[in-house]
Amino acid sequence: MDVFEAVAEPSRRALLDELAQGERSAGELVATLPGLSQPAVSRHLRVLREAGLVEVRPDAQRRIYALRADALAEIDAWLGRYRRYWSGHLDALEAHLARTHQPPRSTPEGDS
Amino acid sequence: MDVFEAVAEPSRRALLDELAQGERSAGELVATLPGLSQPAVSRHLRVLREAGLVEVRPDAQRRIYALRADALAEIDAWLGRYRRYWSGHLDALEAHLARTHQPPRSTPEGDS
DNA sequence: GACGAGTATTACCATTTGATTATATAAACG
DNA sequence: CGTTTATATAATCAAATGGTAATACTCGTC
Repeated sequence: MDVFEAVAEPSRRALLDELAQGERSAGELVATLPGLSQPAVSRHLRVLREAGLVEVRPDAQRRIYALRADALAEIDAWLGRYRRYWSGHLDALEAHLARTHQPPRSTPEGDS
Repeated sequence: MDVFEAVAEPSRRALLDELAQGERSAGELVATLPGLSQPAVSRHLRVLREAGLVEVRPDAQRRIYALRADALAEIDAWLGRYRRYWSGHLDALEAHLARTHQPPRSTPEGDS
């Protein structure tokens, strides 16, 4: 499952949000997700792991999970292509780069 | 369907990528998605519409679709909480935007 | 080595998703 | 009007997803 799909799930975003505050054991993460069973959290963690969004470190029987936020850079990079459309406060540099990357288009309608 | 799920689908991202280059009629969008039938594209467009990511304008029998990238700001806002973890290797524009949207390390707490 | 704590995996089920074919709707055009 | 063009919707289906309960695995402790 790719990073986009991994992050699309609200419970998984909640897990990432928790891990953004620091490392957590699997059990602690279960405690922070009310209404989700331990196996459910374990499966979500597996998805996040396979997407490269978290990494695990064993600590006796515990599994300590840590965020690997750089995997989110893929989403950020994709978003970057759209960012100029909504950041109203474009300064000169941004506007220049935006124009450089994407010259205005004249939309040739009427074919076919 | 929320914006995260809407964007999680590769075909829908392809549609947005196409619309980022300018307005397109539904038929033109079908042509850019090889291997996807017209109804399939129409349904994806509906999802994008309901997520607020595109808007439609009628032109005779045609439906002209346009990007509404500001709906992506929700994803950007969420990403912002993580951006400080990898912002070391951003290029100039991205780094600038990251700083503009989210001053690193000095954010007043208050996230949900 | 048996036991308990902590976590992952399996088996299974309900729901959702994405695709397809066929059909409906709507507008231009003869 | 009837037809063609352009797009949306309905009906249906296979596959994927997310959840639970039960079970297996792993490690420290006794």
